[in-house]
Amino acid sequence: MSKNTDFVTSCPLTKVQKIVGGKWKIVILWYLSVGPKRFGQIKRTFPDITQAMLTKQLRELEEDGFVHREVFKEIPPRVEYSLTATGENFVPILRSMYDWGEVHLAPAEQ
Amino acid sequence: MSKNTDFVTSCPLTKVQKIVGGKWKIVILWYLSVGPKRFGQIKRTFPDITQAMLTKQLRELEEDGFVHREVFKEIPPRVEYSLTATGENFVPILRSMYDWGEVHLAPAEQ
DNA sequence: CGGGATCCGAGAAGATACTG
DNA sequence: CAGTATCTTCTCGGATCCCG
Repeated sequence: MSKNTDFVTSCPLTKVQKIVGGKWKIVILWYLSVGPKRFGQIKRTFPDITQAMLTKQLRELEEDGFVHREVFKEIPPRVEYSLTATGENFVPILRSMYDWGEVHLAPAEQ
Repeated sequence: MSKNTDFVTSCPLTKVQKIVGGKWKIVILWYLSVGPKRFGQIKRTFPDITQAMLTKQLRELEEDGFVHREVFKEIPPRVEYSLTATGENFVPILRSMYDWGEVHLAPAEQ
């Protein structure tokens, strides 16, 4: 606010990018957009993410208010992740990005 | 294509994120959406980007077909950056992200 | 089962100096 | 003016081991 270059960091675009800029964030959100998922389900869906990374990204998404984490006190433990209202509101943007990518990025390019 | 986990890397969302995932990419695109800009203009607009980083990000955006680079053979040299048709097509998504951020991310949070 | 804690390498990002 | 070339720093993401 004091420095006049802060219009960059205060730009909504910058904030959004910081939140969903993680390597796996948007695909996780995309996956959760079809319904709540258990930790193991997500992990099996994205085998290339390590548990540690998956936990980290989910926690960050939780802190940013995109994802809700529900712990069921059972044996064995069970944890479900779902989108919050904020997260749901972001899905249309993901969808438009998805559609845009399909149209403008040739599958076999690069 | 061979491994069944490639649906992740082949996901349009993943591709889009790779392209605009750079720290400054989307704000640069956002800035260019108002019209062609010279290198020096961009640099002065974002003083926190080093020349090297700015050059790199612009070249990557150029390689990905989002930005057009026009070199004028003058003394002193002059280089103008502008959005390609693809880049222009992406602007509405930036705009929706911008609007979404304004609504859902409180200015004073965190 | 769903993590936490720690260590580590690669690549992103920053600082600085030089050039056509 | 608009870069290039290094060098350094730092953050992200990955691997591994341990825990309730």
